[in-house]
Amino acid sequence: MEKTYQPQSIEQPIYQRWEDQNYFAPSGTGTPFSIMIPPPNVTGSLHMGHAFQHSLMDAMIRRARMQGKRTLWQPGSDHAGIATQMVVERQLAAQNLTRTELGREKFLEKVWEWKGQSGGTISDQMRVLGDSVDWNKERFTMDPGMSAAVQEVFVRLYDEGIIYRGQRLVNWDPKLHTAISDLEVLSEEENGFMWHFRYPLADGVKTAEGKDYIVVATTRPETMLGDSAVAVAPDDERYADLVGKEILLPLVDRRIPIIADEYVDKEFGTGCVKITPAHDFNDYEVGKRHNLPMLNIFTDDAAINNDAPEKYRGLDRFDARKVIVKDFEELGLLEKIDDHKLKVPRSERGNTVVEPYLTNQWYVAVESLAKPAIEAVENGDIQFVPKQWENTYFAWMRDLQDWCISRQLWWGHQIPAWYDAEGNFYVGQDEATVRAKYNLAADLELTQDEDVLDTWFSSALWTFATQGWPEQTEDLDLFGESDVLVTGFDIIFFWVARMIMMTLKFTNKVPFKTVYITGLIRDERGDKMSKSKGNVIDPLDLINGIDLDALVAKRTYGMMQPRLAEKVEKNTREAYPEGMPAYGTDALRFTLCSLASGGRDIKFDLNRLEGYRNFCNKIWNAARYVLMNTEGNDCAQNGGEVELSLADKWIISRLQHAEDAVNKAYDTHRFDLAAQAIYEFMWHEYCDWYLELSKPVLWDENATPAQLAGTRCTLVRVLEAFLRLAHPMMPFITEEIWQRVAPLAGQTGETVMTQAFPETEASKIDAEAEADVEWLKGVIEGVRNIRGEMNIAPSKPLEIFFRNGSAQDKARMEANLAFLQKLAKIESITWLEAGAEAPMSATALVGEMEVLVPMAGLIDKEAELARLQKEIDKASKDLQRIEGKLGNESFVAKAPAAVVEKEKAKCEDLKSVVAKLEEQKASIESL
RNA sequence: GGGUGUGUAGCUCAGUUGGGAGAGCGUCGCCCUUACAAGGCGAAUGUCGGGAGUUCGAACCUCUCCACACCCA
Repeated sequence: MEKTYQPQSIEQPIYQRWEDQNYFAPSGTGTPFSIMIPPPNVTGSLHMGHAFQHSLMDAMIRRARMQGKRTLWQPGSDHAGIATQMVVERQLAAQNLTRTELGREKFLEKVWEWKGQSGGTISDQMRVLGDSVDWNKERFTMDPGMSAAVQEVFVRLYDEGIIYRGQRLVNWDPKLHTAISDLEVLSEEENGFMWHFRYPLADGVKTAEGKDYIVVATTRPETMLGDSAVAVAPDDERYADLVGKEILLPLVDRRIPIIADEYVDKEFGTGCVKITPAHDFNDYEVGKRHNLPMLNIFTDDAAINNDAPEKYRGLDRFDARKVIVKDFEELGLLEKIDDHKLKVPRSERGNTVVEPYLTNQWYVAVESLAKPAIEAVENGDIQFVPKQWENTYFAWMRDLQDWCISRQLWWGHQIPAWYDAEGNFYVGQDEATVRAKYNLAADLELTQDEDVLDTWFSSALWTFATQGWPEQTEDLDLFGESDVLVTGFDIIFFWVARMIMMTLKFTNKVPFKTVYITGLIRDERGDKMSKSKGNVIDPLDLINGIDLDALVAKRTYGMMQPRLAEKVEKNTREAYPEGMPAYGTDALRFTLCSLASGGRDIKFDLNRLEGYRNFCNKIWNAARYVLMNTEGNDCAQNGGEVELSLADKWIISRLQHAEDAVNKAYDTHRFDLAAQAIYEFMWHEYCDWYLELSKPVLWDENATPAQLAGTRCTLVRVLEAFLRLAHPMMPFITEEIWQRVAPLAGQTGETVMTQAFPETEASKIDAEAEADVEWLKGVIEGVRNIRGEMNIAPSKPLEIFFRNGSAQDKARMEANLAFLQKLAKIESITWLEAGAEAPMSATALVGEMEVLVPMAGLIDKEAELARLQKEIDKASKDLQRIEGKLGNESFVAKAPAAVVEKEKAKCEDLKSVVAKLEEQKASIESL
């Protein structure tokens, strides 16, 4: 093996081998276990969030596979309607083309071309990440099979009356020319104005104050062209007399009524609200209640349309605003303008200000679907981890609006509805089916609805459509009800909820039993990663490394504002002055797993990653040591006599505890605890102690073949088991080493991937060996502590004394002389009975027994006194606290007996420690 | 305004039915000891956000306040 760990040289060849051997496909007849990948956007690339989620999914899948389950990790990607269409349109724009010039068919060809390129990027990334997905089953939401499922679902829901067509106010993106869902609209507070307009009263009516106008306030002056009423609160005495009277709407010269409606907050502004039902969601509701006309004043571009007075026609909404304000001013009807903070709804894609706009769209009536979806979570068929997300889910589901599923795009599943010339429509799988279904004349001309379905409509079918539905396939039966969904909280509404609704509706099964919600990965300062902030970390850069200039170039590429690019460059150069070194996939995956505690957000810290890269190196070198000492030697692969040392029994026992901790952690989705147990066992037990303890045996010229075989076999077998234990989180390094170690451990098999995941064997837990080694460590650490504190070189051999020990101490000393000599660099140990004279010494305590290191020529008297005093202070502080506790009558009376006993024993121990240290201090002082 | 979450060592985070405050990184000291300097050994470091309460006992339970983050209106 190479002397240092070099992930780049081992990882991809291993992945290639796995894939070639088809190890990722489901096999065997075990319990099915499946995970459906949240299909990434085919236009994008995998970011840290994906790397995180994939690390967890792959760890679970690999463990399940090793546990003998029939395992499927379903890969695929999502056609991402708006995002993809925008990308391709931008590409066309670069060639001075528009999609309308190209036509629908040609445009779609271009999109498919782009999909081919871009989709490949994602699968390559997944291979680098080591994802053990079944590539044979890769699906795309626009595949023929998926499309058939989409049509089927649409038709069935329509036939049941759950899908309907209606004219409603939707969120309209005037740039993209499509409706978008509430979830795709982001409202942020922005600085704006509140304009106060005087609306003249018609017919000479006057207000209570004698004015011939009332004042309405608005943040959107241009919409006044579409006003159809002014509303006041029903209990507002100021305007009670005016209700039922009329306003003469300026600029348009239309008479509109003054109405009373609960919606109006009389404390806010003047208490008079202009009502524009066709351009505001609240006003829309008011309009419906009062049967007001819905006056649309915009075109699809959000310019003023031809129903408005001629002067304003064709003006963009923001230009119209300026003109209208000016006109009010000129008419003397502008009361005042206040600064005002308001929430501005912007499209998630493209950032355009979204317009509430009256259009015909297709809707899913969600009520009947939501009910069972809520119940599935209530009764525990689906469980969220962490559990509090269930509340988020319930809150949203219980206040669910009908889902607008049509989009005015070209890229997506075209809606299976056909119109005749009179605007009647017919829904069915295809035109022929429609004609038959509705008995339409052969010569009746039909045209298909031009719109497509919301991308989430098809991703909602992901778990069952990928398994062959509507056919009743074996895969559907085995894997359709998947085990875990791993995803971010941000798409609980978009996807998780809709998937639950659709899957229950069409398969009567839940799509997944557990929803594991991950936290967000943030940058080193805790900021969200985003392209515009330029703080995105590409997981592949962490794996392969990237130099500073390339990183800066990548982060500033395509930035529209030079100022922003400058800032990004500065921050990047500050944060990563050396660029990023190559850490390898295993280190990245292990880091992400170790950070996955309870779904909280993660500030991504490169130091943590470096630490786990070092851990990989540690494993690598431990394996080198093991191989150096076992290859070509008898490791009892073929049986034969074996004698286990104390250390052997100890590490085997500790391995059982580690396996237990890891399994428990996986079962409770605590990947951080699993990672911690793996790390702790490997580094601090196997490497720090066991490998060191193996040396005195292996280097002992007098060791018997059985002893040698015992230690060699323990070295390789514990390592082999560890590799299986760690494999799901760090697949590559474990496979690489396993290939060499397995034969020595008597294991056969082609890959660690399909070996059994370790389970604790109770019979291998050896409490006695653990206690013995604890004692041994106590002595060694005592001596090391004295060396460290007193600056005695580790290379300096020591002659030490044990005093006041028990028979057990003596037995342990005799049994472990070789270990003590090697690990504490001790030349000789002299056993002294209690009270016997010893040379002036530094003292360490192991239970009652004193470990004495003679000071002559090595230790300064004052230094040892100071060291003793420090120990005494520490022990006395503890003692004081415990004595206080035990002196408290109500503690002794009320606390559980076991707790009291424990405290008493601790108290005795500490007393003895303090006494012994004081004694030692006195004897040194007296000299 | 309603809701959720977070606040523990310099930094990033654990802390599982309330019972001795932990890890990694960083820091300091010593060491190239035949697996590993991406290492070994040793050490230092905390009013557990503030306050009040329940309890024999609170990082943990209750209340309240503060700060930050996110979601919804």
